[in-house]
Formats: sequence, C-alpha cells, structure tokens
Amino acid sequence: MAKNKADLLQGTLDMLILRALSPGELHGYGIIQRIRQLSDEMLNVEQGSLYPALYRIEQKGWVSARWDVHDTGREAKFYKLTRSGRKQLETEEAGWDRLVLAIAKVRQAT
Amino acid sequence: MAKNKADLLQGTLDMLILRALSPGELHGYGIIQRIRQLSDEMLNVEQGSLYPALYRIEQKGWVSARWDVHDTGREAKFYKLTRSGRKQLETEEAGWDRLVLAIAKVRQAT
DNA sequence: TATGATGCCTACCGATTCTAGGTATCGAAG
DNA sequence: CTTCGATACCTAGAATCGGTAGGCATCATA
Repeated sequence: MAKNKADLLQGTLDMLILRALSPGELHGYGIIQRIRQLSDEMLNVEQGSLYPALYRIEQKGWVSARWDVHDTGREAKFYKLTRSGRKQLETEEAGWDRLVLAIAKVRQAT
Repeated sequence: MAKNKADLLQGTLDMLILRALSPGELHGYGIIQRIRQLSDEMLNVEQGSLYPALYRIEQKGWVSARWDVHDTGREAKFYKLTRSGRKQLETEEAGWDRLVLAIAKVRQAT
C-alpha cells in the first residue's frame, strides 16, 4: 500500500484542489498536472478521484465552472475559486496545520 | 465538520496507536488517554474507532495482546508493539512525513 | 494509421472512522 | 444507598472518500 507515489489521505484532496485553484482558474486535467508538478511528482491525483471531487466541491459552492476553449483550441471545463471556496481553503489548511502539529507533538513526546 | 477537536484523517489512526505504544505497553482505554494528553487535547480518538482498529492491527501482527490486572485492580487488555509493528510504525511515519512535505510544497508554490 | 497525451465522465469497490448503542466495574457525591 | 461519571471492553451500521477500471472524444506525432 505504501508506494513511491503516496496515496492521498482521505480529506486532503479537497484542500489540494482548492489550493491548486488559488492562483487562478484551471481545468480539471490541469489541476492534476499542477498538483503533480508542484509536489515534485509526489502527489498523483487520479482522474477517478478528481472529477467526482470537483463535482462535490462545485455543489458546495466552493468553485464555479464554465466551459471554454483554451490556447490549444481545445474545449475544457474551467474551475474558479469562489469567495466561499477561498474561505474553505483557509479553514481546511488551518485544520491540516493543527493535525500536523498535534501528530508532531505525539511523536516528539514519546 | 471542522470542530475544535479535529477529526482524524483516515490513515492516521494506526500510526497514532502504534506510536502511543512505542514507549511500552498500554491497554485500549489508556491509548485513547495518552493520545489525547500528548496532543494537548487536540486529538480525540473515539472508542468506536479504537477497538476495531486494535483488532485490525493485531490481525496484522503489529501488536500482541494479553489480559492483565493493573495497579487499580481492574482487568484490562494490554497491547504491545511487536517487532513488525515497530517497523510498520517507521513506514507509516515516513509516509506521513512525505505527505506533509509534498503538501507543503504545493502550498508554498502557489 | 496507430498510439499516446489530453480531456471529460461514471460505476463500483475497499478501507476506515464515527455515531450510537450495549455491558460491567468502581469510586465519589448526594 | 443510590446515582452518576469515569474506566474498560465491545459491536453494528452509516457515511465518507479515494482508487480501480472502464468508456468516450480529440489532437499531434510517429
């Protein structure tokens, strides 16, 4: 189960997607590429994880989507952070930081 | 979903249990207390999460269990890390560190 | 023309944590 | 002495979520 490319822990995907969208809009496939690239190939989000997650996230109002044609002339669905999505990102990252800290405490204490 | 006492992310519980047992044996209820205490009350493992997890972990050979009476005169089931459990702990913590690093990279890059 | 990369999607599976219950013992407070 | 909270164990079922494995279409390139 522990491969080179680590499986994500459940609960981190939304945060990563929102973070990937934080500098500007991107289409689905591009989100995968950006996360992989920024993490030095350590994080690999599967398409089968991404698209359902994007759907969930859109339902919650954290991103808005629109179809558009990009540079290459191909159609793609572009996602953009909403205001509430930006807030959600903050919340999730704060929670992540708390968890990382808490686990560090447990480790250093023992 | 994001409360004060953070819900654990899936995949972290085994690691925490193994870590809690790393200094020496403990019974189930004590594991919960130790994790809560060492994390400054940030991590609260539910009984309904712990006991099934302990069962799984024992099946995998990472801990061994025995019933015993402790100081207070009460019976309890004491768990101890096995050699393979200690190795598993290392593996899981290494994976955790990789994930934390990877997510940090994504965050700092954007 | 065939193949791989890009781009979207869905159905189902597996793993794991939580909620919500149940049982029993013990000490302390009323 | 009774009640209540803490200690101590357990299970069943719900819910969540990421992955696997498939499908489809387009485009550039070999």
